[in-house]
Amino acid sequence: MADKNFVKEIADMTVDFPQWYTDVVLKTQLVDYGPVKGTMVIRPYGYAIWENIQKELDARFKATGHKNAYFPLLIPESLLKKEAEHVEGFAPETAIVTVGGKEELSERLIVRPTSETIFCDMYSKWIQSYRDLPMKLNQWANVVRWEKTTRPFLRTSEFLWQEGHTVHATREEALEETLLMLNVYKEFAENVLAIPVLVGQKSEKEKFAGAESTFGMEAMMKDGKSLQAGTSHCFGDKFARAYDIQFLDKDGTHKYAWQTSWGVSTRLIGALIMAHGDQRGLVLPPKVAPIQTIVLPIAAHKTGVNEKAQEIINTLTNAGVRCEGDFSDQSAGWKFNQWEMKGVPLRLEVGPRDIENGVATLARRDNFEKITVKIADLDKEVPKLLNQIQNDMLEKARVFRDGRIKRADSLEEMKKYLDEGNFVMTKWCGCRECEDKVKELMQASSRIMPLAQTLDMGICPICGKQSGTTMIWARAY
RNA sequence: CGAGGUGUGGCUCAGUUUGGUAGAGCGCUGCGUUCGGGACGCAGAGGUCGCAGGUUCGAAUCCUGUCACCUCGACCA
Repeated sequence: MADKNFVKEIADMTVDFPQWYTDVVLKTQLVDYGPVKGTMVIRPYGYAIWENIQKELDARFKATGHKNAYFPLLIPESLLKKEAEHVEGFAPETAIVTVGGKEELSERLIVRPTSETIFCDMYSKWIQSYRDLPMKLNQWANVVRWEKTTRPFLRTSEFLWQEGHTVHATREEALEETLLMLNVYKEFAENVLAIPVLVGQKSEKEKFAGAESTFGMEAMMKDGKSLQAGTSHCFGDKFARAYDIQFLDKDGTHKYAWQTSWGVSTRLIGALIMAHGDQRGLVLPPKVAPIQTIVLPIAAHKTGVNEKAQEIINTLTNAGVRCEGDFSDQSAGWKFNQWEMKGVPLRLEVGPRDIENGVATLARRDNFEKITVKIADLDKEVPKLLNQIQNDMLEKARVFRDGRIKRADSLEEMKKYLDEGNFVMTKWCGCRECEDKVKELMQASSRIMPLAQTLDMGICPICGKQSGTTMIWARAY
């Protein structure tokens, strides 16, 4: 249960933001720590958010021609080792099964850190002809990565995600798919999560192990740090060559296939919390909020109050609103704070005074505005308000973010802006040494090269070389 | 893996310097009064003080070891 000390503890969120974050995920009962270090138990309230995310994403995947499938949890070690860069990238963080049924296994089994290898293994069997292409599959699954340090949702040893794996006949088609899914993610992040994102290509240093190119979306958190919220990779034909995925093309020759993969994880819930949360706790956008409207009877002991509250709940439920009532015997003030902490977008109060006037009082979580609405109009007004909140939250986040993207032309400027909690945009020469230098000098990393590049030339503030490439830098989670 | 820190009731912590029968607030249970921004009264339940050794007449407190967790780095969705 929440306790009233919580609000005081996070009074200054610029200072205690990471602490505020861990407090809020635990105290709002999104998650609890699991018995194995670095794992989390996702509680019903947290899981309901994930279910809403799944529903929205799945609809978008289907609309772009993808189908869901499920592949095994365990991967033979030999299979993982076929693509050299891939195994090198993931080997340090794999969990390995060595015993089954009390017998030492002849081959060790990797608990999947990602499923490229096992998808590729099957694709090499399934794909014979150009008529089999494109093959566009997605799976919802858990994966395990033995991370050194963990934080609920943002980095856990085990996490839930979706991973799409597609196979195409040409490089162009694969690249097109990579960018299509990047844009699906962007649209989803903005319209469903109300989080504006920057999309673009990752540097060589930051790209996925085994990919030809990696694209990502970056979201700004309330402390000005960046969170990689999703990635989309183009593999070229690298995995096809490693796993022998060939098809007989129209011209009668065997060709290697071209592949992509893309994924987002339960980290998105962390993004929601850190992008929208405030001193009172969570602020959830209506489209993913498990409860969109919480109905609170005021002075519930008076006759007719509970009945009216229940009547309103039924009305709203029929109007398609995810709606619940809190009929517990806590005081009204306690409930206000409790449900605000849990991030419910809209609170509906109904008390004797309201009933007398035929109205209900609504309070918005995002801006604390109070609105009086006729009970007869609730079925129309509440959905309209939820929609308004959704839009306002995106706009608010966008204004916040846009105000914190700074153009820098020198190392001093870069450091200054990063220290102040900004994203920094610079020209960048493209070399690894400059990235390493930024990391060393200001603990920041290259995030993405925006898709929409301005064509003007400028100097890389790190090494002074002329360049036309724009890079976004930030401190990152 | 490096540097710090913390382990005492469900939660947040005090008590450890100076050893002497286990404390507070919140939460929880019951009854009553309350109820439009974290209500109040009365009565209760709940802890072998992370674990294992050691010192001592006596250890939450001192010593040794060990485990777990947190924060910050390095590494990563």
